[in-house]
Amino acid sequence: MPAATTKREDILQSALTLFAERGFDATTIPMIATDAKVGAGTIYRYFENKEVLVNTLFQHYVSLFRQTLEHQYPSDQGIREQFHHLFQGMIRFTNEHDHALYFIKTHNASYFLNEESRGEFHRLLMILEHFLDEGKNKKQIRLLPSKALIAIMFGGFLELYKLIRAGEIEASEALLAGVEESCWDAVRHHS
Amino acid sequence: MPAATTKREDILQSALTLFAERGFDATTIPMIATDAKVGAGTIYRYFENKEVLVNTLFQHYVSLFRQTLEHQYPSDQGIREQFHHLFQGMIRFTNEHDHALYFIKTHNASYFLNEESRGEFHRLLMILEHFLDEGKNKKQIRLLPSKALIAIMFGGFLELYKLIRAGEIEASEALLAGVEESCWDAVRHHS
Amino acid sequence: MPAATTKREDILQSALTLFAERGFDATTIPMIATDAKVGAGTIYRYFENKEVLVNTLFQHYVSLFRQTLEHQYPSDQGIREQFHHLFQGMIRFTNEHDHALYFIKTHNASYFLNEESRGEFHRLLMILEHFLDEGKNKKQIRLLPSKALIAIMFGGFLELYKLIRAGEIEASEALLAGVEESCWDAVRHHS
Amino acid sequence: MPAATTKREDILQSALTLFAERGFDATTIPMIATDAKVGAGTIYRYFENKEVLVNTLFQHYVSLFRQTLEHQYPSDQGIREQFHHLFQGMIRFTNEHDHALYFIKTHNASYFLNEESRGEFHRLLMILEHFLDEGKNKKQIRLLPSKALIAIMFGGFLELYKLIRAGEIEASEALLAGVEESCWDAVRHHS
DNA sequence: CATGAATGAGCCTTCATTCAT
DNA sequence: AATGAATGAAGGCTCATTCAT
Repeated sequence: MPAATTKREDILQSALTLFAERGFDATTIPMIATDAKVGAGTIYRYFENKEVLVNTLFQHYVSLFRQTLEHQYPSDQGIREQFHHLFQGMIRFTNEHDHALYFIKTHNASYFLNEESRGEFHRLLMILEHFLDEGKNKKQIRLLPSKALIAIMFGGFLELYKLIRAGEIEASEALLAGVEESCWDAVRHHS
Repeated sequence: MPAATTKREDILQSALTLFAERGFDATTIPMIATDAKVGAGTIYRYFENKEVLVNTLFQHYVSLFRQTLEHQYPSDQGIREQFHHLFQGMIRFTNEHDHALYFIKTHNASYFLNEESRGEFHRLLMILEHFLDEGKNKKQIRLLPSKALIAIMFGGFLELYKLIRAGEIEASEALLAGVEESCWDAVRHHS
Repeated sequence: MPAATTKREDILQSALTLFAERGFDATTIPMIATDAKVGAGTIYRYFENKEVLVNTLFQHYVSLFRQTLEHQYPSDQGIREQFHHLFQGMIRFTNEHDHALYFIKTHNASYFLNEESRGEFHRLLMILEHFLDEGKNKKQIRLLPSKALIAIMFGGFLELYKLIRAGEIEASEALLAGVEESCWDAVRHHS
Repeated sequence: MPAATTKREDILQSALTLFAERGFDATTIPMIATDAKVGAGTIYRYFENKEVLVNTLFQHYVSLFRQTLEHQYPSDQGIREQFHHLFQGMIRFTNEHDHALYFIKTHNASYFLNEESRGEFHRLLMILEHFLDEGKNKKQIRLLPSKALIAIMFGGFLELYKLIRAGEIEASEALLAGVEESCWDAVRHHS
């Protein structure tokens, strides 16, 4: 017994998967429709056009990711604990929303994103930048540009996750803990 | 007196730039033709179709990158020196072939790559894997899956380079040295 | 207490207005439904499809117009009185059914009209032809093909009415009398 | 041996015929392509889109018609001679460009016409208005709004021509002379 | 009966690819 | 060999029509 607007969810889910796997340009509306088991025209009942669909998707997941990172953020604890919180956030978010983070990563600089999407993404970066800047002030994070450090964290984790998704390596607790440690070492200040 | 097949080179060069900047799907044959200053039909004298063109391009640069990494590889030196060699290779390659590494990174998992392209890319990964496996044996590299470590190195450097290309940060010597150090710390074994 | 099939009337009324203002092809079923304040599906309870709807509408108003012209037709009076009757009929009909005559005029040669619609329109022309043929016999109407004269009357009046509807000129008594006189002069026999 | 850009002409010719017969909205690009014996895509080599095509067509024929009316205009002669000149212009233009005048008449108030098209059409009306206003000043034309008189002339002639085109009546010299006389009587001042 | 969500045929348009020159 | 005009398959999108509620 499908809930009221299952179709909208189905469309978003199919679009997310396909955009993540093939990219926006290589994903056609008929592909999404087929995958979501709806007629092509139905997509236009829920989204004005293909660009509105990506932007909706993008904003939704960026916002959700940001909330995940912000939720119970341990501001009063040490930098390492904060890093752990962020890293766990990435993992949790990725586990809950399979293709979302990869989609965000591969589409965050795309020509079709509107102001709101860019703004939402910017807000996400702000959280990470703020964390890093604080850490740099306390000499606990390397004195590299925040964006470069974010790139390393993000890039590393996502390339890793791509491998996990492809089934090439397994996502054990130990592995994830190890990768967190690795990323932390990449980012932290070494005396 | 232009070399016999300057046109082929021109086409490849234009395709590289455009694929890197806009992506394969958003780049049209007429765009490439215009940029290369040849007729659209001419492209089909040198490449059977658009997919053959990307695959040719991809294989060419992946191979070149691999050769860059292999060239004068300091097998007889310490692990840190080897890492430095690899990292410098990335930088040198990127400096010599402006868009190539970014193109490789953004297209290495694409639906249109054929077996040979995937194979070539795999061969590239092998070099890095070999380096890491050796290091792990010697307890000088973290005991994480090589592919995960590669992902971190690759991902980090390339996300960084994206920022450099976008003009958001400057590619100073110090920055690159700092990033190398950061990546090394991500990868090396900590006692 | 609304009559049994108010909805059918509402639909026809909305369709008339929209077809007259935008034309058949540029008018969508949802537009008609919205204007008539019914669901889109409801239209299909009363009309098999869009073409049946136009044809119904066309036949209805052509028939009504014919009846208006025939009503109290002064067969026993002079040709000028008969002309006046016809001209007044056009005016009266147009006043009572705002968009109807314009709709008839702009759609009477359309590809989507069926045999019955064409027949009904033909019957309308017959009245005018009969009037003209009589007049020609009595040497009171020009010896031009009836259809040509009809075209002049019809064409002139309707182009005029278009201007009135567009608000470019005002529909004063004097103007209408003047136009009637003009049309009459176009049609009558000049010794 | 087709001239350099026969295709452009073919497309315009086919579009003119189809727009006149079915109207802009009911005419599809594939229809035009089939009629012009070109591929659908070819139309877009010559016209940016369907709207540009109609506007090009509209401006071309309105301009041509205006030139026909202006050519050797007998300003120095009497009002009746001027009327004759204009009427002959309509006939000549219609004979030379079969569907053009009907196309102009049925599309001159359409939503898809751009400023330039509207301007061109306005210029055409100016000629006729100027003729009528002069005549009214000299008490040789009825004191009805110029636009109403134009409507009568235009409307009458075109409805007539529609019949001729449909083969329902024949376009003999005598007929045309008679219709001209009829229109003139509709328009001229009767003392 | 009435509704409007859902559908898919078909439209406009783009672009990879062909081929006459 | 090189070109670019021509093509038509395919994509995004609209809307007449259906049908479950």
